[in-house]
Amino acid sequence: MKNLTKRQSEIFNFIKEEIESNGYPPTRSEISRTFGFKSPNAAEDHLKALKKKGVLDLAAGTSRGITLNNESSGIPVIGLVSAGGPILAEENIEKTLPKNPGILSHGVDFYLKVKGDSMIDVGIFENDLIAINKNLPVKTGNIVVARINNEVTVKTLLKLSNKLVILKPENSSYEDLEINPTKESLVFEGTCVGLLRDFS
Amino acid sequence: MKNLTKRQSEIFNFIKEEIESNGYPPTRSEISRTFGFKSPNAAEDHLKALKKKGVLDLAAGTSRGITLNNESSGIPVIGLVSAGGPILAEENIEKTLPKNPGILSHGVDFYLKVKGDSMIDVGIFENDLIAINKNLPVKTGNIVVARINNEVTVKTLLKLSNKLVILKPENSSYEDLEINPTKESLVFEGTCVGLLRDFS
DNA sequence: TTCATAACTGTAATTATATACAGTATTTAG
DNA sequence: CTAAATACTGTATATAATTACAGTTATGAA
Repeated sequence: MKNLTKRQSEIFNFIKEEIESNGYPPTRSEISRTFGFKSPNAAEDHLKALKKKGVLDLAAGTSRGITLNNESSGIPVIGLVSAGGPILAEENIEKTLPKNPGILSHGVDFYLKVKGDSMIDVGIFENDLIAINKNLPVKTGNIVVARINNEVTVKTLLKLSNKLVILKPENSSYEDLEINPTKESLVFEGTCVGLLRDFS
Repeated sequence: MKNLTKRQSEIFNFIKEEIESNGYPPTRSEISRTFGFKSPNAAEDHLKALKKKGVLDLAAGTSRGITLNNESSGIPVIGLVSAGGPILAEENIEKTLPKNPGILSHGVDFYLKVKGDSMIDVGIFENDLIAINKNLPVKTGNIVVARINNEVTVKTLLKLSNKLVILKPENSSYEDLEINPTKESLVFEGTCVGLLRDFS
């Protein structure tokens, strides 16, 4: 989506809220009434601008024929991460799951399908989906998704300093990873905010 | 209020699908066109009947003013189960979580907050929420919610016969429960279809 | 300076839509 | 058996809604 102006965002959000609360989009008149426009054409102009910017679609000759585009592209499930590219690269996306607002206390940017048994002591098993937020501040004690020398791994972050990062597998048969971030490439891809397991 | 006729269900589902795919409800004419009615009043009559039955609301004088009455008031989270009453009794409901269709392969009737460590070997930890479907056939090998002599427990069902039911805790320091259902009261409250853990 | 975009006012026409009224035929519950 | 509910046809109309055209004012970029 292109950059919406402040006013356009207001209009867009109003439409979104109306759909949320009523179950159907507003008319030009309703938009105008809400924003104090004296002409329904003001709303028409805004809708055209929003359509031009691609955030919604308008069905010609159709009352309330507003379809939001932005809304529901789902949350990607990342399976095996191929080396090199970004974790959310399309080739890594196994499928998408619907958004589930309100179930977890933090937002979820993607799910990562767990490989291996390095976290079984905290109840994270192979093929579980862990919910990742990629914008939370990386904090010791949290379970993080780290990329070390282009390999993605899930561990508990034990220590975080300029010269030493310690990542702890939650499985007594594995040893802690000690990384010197000045010598090895280390990127934090996100923090684990939840776990999802499907018994099918 | 829920006994819709076959035709009414068809109409209702069509409206639901239209909202899903277009983002706004259909008009009387669109409904009539879809079902081959020769008068928009046929649709009007149906809408009135559906309103009367409480499954939707109509905004007078409003185009596409159909609001579906989401029966999705949320999925209850069951904390401690008090002895005696049914598991879904109000006093057991700790809170409710929004429905999350499409995330788990089976429907979820309620979440049960896990107490104790009897299932840690399969990665079910204290305070995890396990998603329970109470209508799936009870099958050996599945993790089930059972009520034995009025006490609710979560275990793997190992054996199920008239004279002997074996419930296995997934923790090597616990022993299997062997129940004779002719002598002890045993009710299966549901089957575990998923697990939810929130790292907050 | 000039042109495009944004953000409106004001008017008006066409058409999309809701919805009442008057019927008919069939099915269902008391 | 009868009244009510279901499931429509057919007609009609007020009004809800889209949307074009013609302007105004302000702003920022070329």
